[in-house]
Amino acid sequence: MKRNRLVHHTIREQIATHLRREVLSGQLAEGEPLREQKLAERFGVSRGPIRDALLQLTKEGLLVARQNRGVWVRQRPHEAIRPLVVELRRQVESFALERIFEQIGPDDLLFWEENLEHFRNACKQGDMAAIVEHDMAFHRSMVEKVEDEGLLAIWLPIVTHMMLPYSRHQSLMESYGEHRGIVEAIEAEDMPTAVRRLKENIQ
Amino acid sequence: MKRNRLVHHTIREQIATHLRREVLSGQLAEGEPLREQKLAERFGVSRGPIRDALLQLTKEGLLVARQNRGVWVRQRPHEAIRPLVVELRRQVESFALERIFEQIGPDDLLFWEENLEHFRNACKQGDMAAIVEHDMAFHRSMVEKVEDEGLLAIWLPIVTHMMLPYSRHQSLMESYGEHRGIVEAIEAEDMPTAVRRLKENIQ
DNA sequence: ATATTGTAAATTGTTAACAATTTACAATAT
DNA sequence: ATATTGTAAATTGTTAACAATTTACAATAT
Repeated sequence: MKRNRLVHHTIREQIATHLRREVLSGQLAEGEPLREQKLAERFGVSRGPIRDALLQLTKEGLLVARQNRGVWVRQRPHEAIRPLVVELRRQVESFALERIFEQIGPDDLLFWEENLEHFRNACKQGDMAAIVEHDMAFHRSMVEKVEDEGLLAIWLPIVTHMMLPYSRHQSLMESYGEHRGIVEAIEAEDMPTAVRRLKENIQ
Repeated sequence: MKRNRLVHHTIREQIATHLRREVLSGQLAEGEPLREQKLAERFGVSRGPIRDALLQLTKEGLLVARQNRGVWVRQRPHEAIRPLVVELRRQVESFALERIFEQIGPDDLLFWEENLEHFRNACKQGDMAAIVEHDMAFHRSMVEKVEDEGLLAIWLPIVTHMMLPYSRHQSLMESYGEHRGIVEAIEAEDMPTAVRRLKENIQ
């Protein structure tokens, strides 16, 4: 079968991205089951890539699986866990930013400018799925630039945990301004300020 | 087809556990490719559960995948990352131990006693795969008891990262003694000492 | 000699059918 | 009434075949 794709992602990745958006934006409620056959019909594919995506999202800590019984949207995290996770994320991201600081080039600044623009538009339109996506993409871009392959695998479940109850977070336009402040400090080559603002943005 | 299984795990889980042992014990060298067909033949199963296991281990940060090209054992982590990861792991595990401390019961102590025994035997025989497994099982048991479903997903890539260059770690018998010291402090209901020893064990 | 193109082999990605397990619930026994 | 057993439906787990992509390398052009 010939498939005409503009974006070169596997079906698995597309499904995973789609479902991640739905969970993090609250379109899929906690405890809701995700049935393979139903998802396969909905996306018009076979169960194979659906299973792959569900396994992947389970490993990210977004879903919980029970053998032979299926997969559900995980329960809202306990509030008592949050300060720990905030602290972990601050450490990972400030470590990453300090480590990549010297290697930041025009390409990176361009990427961040575009990301800020997308973020601002998503805020304007109140598109929660897009807001979460661009917010994560901003932070992820810093972790991804660290040369160690494993840091992203460490970061992902941490930020996933924090993003789950996103709707109760700080005002979103605030977060946009905070991101802009970080990028401005980077452009001014002021690492301590950039790191301090990054830490303040994570709460 | 009727399958006669004593242990009720999926093939996927069995394959993942097997491969995890091989990577963490150093039997599979860094950079080594893992080909689906070869693994399928080796384990006598089809490629389906092999793919599942590889995807799972990739999400744990043990393997790296490139689209349409396959999966490899990830490169040794950068030394510069290690202090960060040590600190993250200390925070997660000490948080977990403090949080579960009051709920620890005879079942848990029994589990730890058995684990210590297994650990000691593995050390005696120099069985690196078993050593890593029982060491991880000891620490994992504490994180798993925390009621939040997501903490394990956060912990797993962190400890995986630390376990990768296990052969260069502290003397193994030392670690056995440290584990025993932790359990003894728990038995004496001395939380601060237990937490302090746990932190010292992670390095 | 070096770069480019074409092609078969190797490898991953996806599908559809079948197997095994779990769930829901009616039928039966206590 | 309650507990147990049996059975069909729903659901996940696994397999084998096919599709698409990448790799290796020979053939060709510069």
